[in-house]
Amino acid sequence: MAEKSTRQCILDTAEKLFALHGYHHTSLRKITGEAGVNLAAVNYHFGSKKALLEAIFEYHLVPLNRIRQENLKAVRDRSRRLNQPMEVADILRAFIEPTLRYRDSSSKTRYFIALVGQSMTETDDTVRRIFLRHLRPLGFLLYEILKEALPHLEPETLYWRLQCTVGAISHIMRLTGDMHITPEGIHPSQDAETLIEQLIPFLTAGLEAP
Amino acid sequence: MAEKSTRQCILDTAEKLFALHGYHHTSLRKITGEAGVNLAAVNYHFGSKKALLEAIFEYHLVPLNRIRQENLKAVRDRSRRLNQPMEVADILRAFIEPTLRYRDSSSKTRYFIALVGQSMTETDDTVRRIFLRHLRPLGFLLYEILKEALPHLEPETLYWRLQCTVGAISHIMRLTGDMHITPEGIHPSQDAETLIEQLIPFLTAGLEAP
DNA sequence: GACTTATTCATACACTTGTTTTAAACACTT
DNA sequence: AAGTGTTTAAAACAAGTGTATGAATAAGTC
Repeated sequence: MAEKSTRQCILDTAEKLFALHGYHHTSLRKITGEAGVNLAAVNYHFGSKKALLEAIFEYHLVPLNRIRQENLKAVRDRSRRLNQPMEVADILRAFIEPTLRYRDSSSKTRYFIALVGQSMTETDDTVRRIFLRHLRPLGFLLYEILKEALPHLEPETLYWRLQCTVGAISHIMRLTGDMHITPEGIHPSQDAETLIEQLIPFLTAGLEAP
Repeated sequence: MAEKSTRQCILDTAEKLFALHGYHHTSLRKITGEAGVNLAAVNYHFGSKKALLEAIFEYHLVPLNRIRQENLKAVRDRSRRLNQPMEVADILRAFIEPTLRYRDSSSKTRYFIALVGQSMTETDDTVRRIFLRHLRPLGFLLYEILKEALPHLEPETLYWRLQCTVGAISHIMRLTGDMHITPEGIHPSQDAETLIEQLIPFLTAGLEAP
């Protein structure tokens, strides 16, 4: 980490270690040690450990969420323009595709997406609050659009199916490369295309189930 | 916590706090404070904080896993005896039903099931290792039985669909009562019957998707 | 009763955490 | 050359952590 700025060194190392071991199990001394910078540099550049985490989320999630939101609205607008019902698979793709494509765009973003997947299920408030602040509007939009695409579903049924969907997606996002329970002889590929083509049929069928 | 033994007081309070705030964000002082026992009691009765967690898992998961395993094998045996293909919904029910029924059997078990749901996604090794030691055999059995029920699926496809299933189930198990993202006006009921009847159609359709 | 064992208690220990402070260098612009 | 923002160094801070100790008390047994 010699060429990049100190600030960027910290960001890169932090998001990697946060994703690998979680926010709370990653001390500032580990981050600054691996980044090769001084311990005080974090508080100088970011103010606090929490602010460092917020900066990481801000950096990746603002542009990514804009894309996901635009994609979702594009699906809805197109359906209204053509006066055709929305396809659940299109809605899911609008949400999932940018996420996993972004994940595959570099080794750094891969760590970040794993971090996002973890944040949803964090037991501690610090991480979850930051995460929810960024994702709540998008979650509501997804719910509204799915409600429009599946008007025959009871609100409660849609709610639980969306919860299942969120659980499945976040679980896939968490898998950074270390398979926890892999049956013998199976070495599943993890590239974005594979995951997208596996996720969407599963979730579409689940959401559209009778 | 006056009538119960000190050991049981610690167990009850610990599994509640572990489920609410996570293993690492729950200090022994918080546990013993809320349980109304002395700090040293944990190390006296269990040896260490880690051993306390192991005792909690042992206490609940050994009997619960035996039931789930018996149910799974019963579905397979019945299919072989009648020479009929297995129904995916029956397999899922054999796994999910005991879990959520156990969850609803008391306020204590509800906390424990939430704790199990968290453990799968814990960033720290301590918790995940203990969890996996108990669940790995059951996971393999579930995979083998699903492979038998869905012989036309590519092994990789089955693997990813099982991952989605695990993600969805664990996410539902994590919800103890505080809904993170609840759309306005929706107050979904969380009793075992509702959850079972919501989960199984969703997951069956996903696993059987074309 | 006395004696032994099991349990509870207050306290101290060693350690890690995030954060702050001091000082001294370095890089850069005007 | 002066000044400004950055970086490093070393040290200390208060707070919190799991664990260990030894004395005090309770429970059980002969």
